[in-house]
Amino acid sequence: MAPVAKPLTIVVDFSSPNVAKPMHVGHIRSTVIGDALARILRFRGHTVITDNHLGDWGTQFGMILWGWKHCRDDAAFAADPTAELGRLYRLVRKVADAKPEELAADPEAAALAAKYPGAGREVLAETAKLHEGDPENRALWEQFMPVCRAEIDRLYARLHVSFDHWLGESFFQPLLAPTVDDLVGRGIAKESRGAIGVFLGGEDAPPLLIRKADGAFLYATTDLATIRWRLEHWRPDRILYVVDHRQSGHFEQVFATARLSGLPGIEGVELVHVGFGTVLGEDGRPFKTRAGDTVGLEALLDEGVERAAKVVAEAGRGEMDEATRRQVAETVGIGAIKYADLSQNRTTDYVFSFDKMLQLTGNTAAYMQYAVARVEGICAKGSVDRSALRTARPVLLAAPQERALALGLVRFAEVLEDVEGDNRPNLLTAWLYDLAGRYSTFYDALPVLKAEGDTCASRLALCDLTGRVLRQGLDLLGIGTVERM
RNA sequence: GCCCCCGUAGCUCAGUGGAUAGAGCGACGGUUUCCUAAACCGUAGGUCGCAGGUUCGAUCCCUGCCGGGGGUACCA
Repeated sequence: MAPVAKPLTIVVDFSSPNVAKPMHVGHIRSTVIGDALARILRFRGHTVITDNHLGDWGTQFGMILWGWKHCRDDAAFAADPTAELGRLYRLVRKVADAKPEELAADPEAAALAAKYPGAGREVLAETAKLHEGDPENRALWEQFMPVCRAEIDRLYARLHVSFDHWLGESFFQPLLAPTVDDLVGRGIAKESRGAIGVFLGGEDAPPLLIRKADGAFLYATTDLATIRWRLEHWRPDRILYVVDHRQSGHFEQVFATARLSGLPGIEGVELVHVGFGTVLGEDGRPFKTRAGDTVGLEALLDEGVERAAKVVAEAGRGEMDEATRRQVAETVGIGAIKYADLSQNRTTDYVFSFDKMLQLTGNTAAYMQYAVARVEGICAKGSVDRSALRTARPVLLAAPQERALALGLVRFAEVLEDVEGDNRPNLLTAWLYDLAGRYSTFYDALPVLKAEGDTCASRLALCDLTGRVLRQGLDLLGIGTVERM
């Protein structure tokens, strides 16, 4: 496939979880969509730089620091540091928010809230101290970070997602004050009610705040500093932000401010908020379990693999050894979860269904993986020399099923172009499903190995090509394939 | 109040300025002496929220309305 005529340098900013908060199903969208877009853009010939803009410097650390100082459990931290930090985060968030209905449901949080009525303010103060370089908070932060990283690294490894860079919020911390000073100095930002903001829509419209009254910096400050840094160091033509669509207003303001500030190199850069819909629960509200906690990402992956393992066992592939079965279950289980998200239109919210996400029949990754395995089966059974199939020779398209398959195959490049145009991986999943369907129809209707001479060779070539295209397409979605399943 | 998104089959969702609007699940009925039935073939089921407008043609574009969701100065 020919690469794009004019390769661009494209930064893809995705996943970006807040560390120290447990990762849940809501985090999967940015991670999976961003990874797929990065793979597709790279495959098309662009220079892609992926960056995980980790939320490692925000208010959640204020909560954990406060919790550490007021209600930590040393034994629990020693046994499972991740779990203890997660517990502190969830507990202190309730204490700091002090919402009556939440406190009513959690006696421990209620007791702490009663004991420390100023907790909300103190949490912010802890965050501010961290930002100001307080040695104690800084030391604790350095102690917490490896714990947090180990947790998310494990998930990325299972998802086969990797990044070129991990420039989190903390990395940009030294650039925040200069960014604010610069904007103020050039009259773009100004003081208002003790805070500093950029008034894009006049005095009446809410400004983009870049410094709080207490001196702490905000999300917007980091984003502006990050744009400046990326322009300087990477000179990109395009930056994609794969972030929940609820932040569209924020990005509008940030992008407008970046352009207003006339950063070197900003003119030619496309800044794109690749927004995606929220994952909802059965009740149509942002996803929560009945207990009030979201489903953990790791538990979801485990369940997906377990269900795949069950299907593998039932399929009765007697000749498959145990290690292979596990490998197949992992590839199919994880693939199902990724595909469930990727096949959704990125922009719309969707109702999360455990069963739907883990489904292995119908329009799922397993359907394509199965088609690939069937191709492999034919080639193995016929001891086919696949490279010999690829030398130029006419492919005969006598039967309608052969023609339909061939017509599907030739659209690959066009589909990838469309994906880039709209940053929508679901266009690729839809085409792959259609293609695999054409192959299934072909497979059922026409013999391959038992066909005569030229017809056999021609059909083998179709099988080989379809298998390779499906495998490539799935790979561009970050989904693996197996020889047998 | 203002801004943004959504409303398509029983459910969950695709899709398009042009032909009989699609899939999965669910329902019903078929297919395995034949290369993997995680598959294939078929049936039933939709006035594409409502009303106007633009157009030769609208489910798609525009306006209004109804319904749902989100955002809206010191969270990220």
